[in-house]
Amino acid sequence: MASMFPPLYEQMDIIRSGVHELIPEEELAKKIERSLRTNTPLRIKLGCDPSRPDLHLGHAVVLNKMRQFQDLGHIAILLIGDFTGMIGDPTGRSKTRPALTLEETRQNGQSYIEQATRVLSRERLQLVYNSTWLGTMQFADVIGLAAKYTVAQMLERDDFSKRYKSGEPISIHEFLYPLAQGYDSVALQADVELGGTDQKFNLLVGRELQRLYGQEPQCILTMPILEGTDGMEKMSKSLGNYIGLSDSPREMFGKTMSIPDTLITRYFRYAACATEAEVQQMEQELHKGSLHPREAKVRTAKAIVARYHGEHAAQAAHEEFERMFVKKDLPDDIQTVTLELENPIVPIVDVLVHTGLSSSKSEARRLIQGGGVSLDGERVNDVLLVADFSTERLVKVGKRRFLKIRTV
RNA sequence: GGGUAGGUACCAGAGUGGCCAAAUGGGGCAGACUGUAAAUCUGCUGGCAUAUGCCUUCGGAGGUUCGAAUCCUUCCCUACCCA
Repeated sequence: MASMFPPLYEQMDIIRSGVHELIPEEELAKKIERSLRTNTPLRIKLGCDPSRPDLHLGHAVVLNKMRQFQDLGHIAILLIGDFTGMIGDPTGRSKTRPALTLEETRQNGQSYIEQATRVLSRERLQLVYNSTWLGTMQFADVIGLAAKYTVAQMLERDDFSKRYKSGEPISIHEFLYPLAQGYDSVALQADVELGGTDQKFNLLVGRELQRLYGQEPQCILTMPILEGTDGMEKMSKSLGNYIGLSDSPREMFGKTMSIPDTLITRYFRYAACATEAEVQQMEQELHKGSLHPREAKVRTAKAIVARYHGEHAAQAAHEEFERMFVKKDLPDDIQTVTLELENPIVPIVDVLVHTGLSSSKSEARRLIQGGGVSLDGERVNDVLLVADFSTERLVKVGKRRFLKIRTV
């Protein structure tokens, strides 16, 4: 009987593409061989943190890899770390994250899944929650788990040793996180675990624990961490340098256009999911100078938008972008806000605050003093300006915040 | 349990009785330039107030003083060393 899976070499080629590290490759080949022989799909694990349910292109890098496994016929196991989310992980010196209730983690898990399935197929997708097994452990079990690892082993992790050396605090329970995460692999009997390169240590702990619990160790596969739109830090919502999977086409396009040149091909490869050949071609053209960086970015931005919103939306986003920023026209769908006022003649500063364009009056004044506010296309120079809003007026703050304002 | 060094705005980090809403750097915001790139330059970066004015802020609480981020008491927190 013919196998339902593609042949080994083909699978390995696909799996290897774009990965940062695959440890160990031979073991994966063996697993795949066996999977072909026994016609059994591999179990691919990916852990998610439900305390941050907003997914962005950085998460998508790993999800894309997961999707490839699905397409090869394997099972994607999306692990929602609801138990760990309940405890709250105080990484570094950041204040202990507010511990979420089980209900909240479940809710976040749901929204996580919703977004993840923009990339993942719903077929061959399995959802699991680690509270299922971690929540029922006895303290003796926890100690038993902790006994399998040493402090020295824990300090091999880069951020632990750095913090240790520089005298920053490390809570004991932070040591338990890698163990808990590793134990998830034991509970799931994972064949492969995916993660960003920053997860390498944790993934390896899983591998080691599986071995200690008498299982065949999982292979680990790490994907590069995508830099945010600032080009410096890794993409993250809290740093505000992210492109969200649920961002509108316009936002996606615009944010992509604002990335530094050095990141273009990286985004093309990992965010736009271009093929290796396409990426190389772009690199060459950029190098030769036959392709202007801006055009390369447009190509990338269109590909990204098309991936999440379709070709049509990508085209529209591009056109809109050209109109707004090249021709300096207005966007075509400016939001209108209606203020309920007895007297439509009000200080501009108040309007900025009431509409949320500014968070305080002081800030509003600063914006005006800095020349960043305009009314119906004319720069506002006077902080004390009192304007008549009895007719609809267009307020612009900075380059991209527009609002039509009228009163009742 | 003992000792030492610390806890300052988004972050790092000065300041050790009034000139401190608090140096400097980073980040952020706005402006010029541009390709919503980089680099560069300029301004701003606690809140309120139509002026030099007021209010809140330097781990928490209390106190000394005309006046405290700065001095005292006490509590909390962190690291390091010793046990």
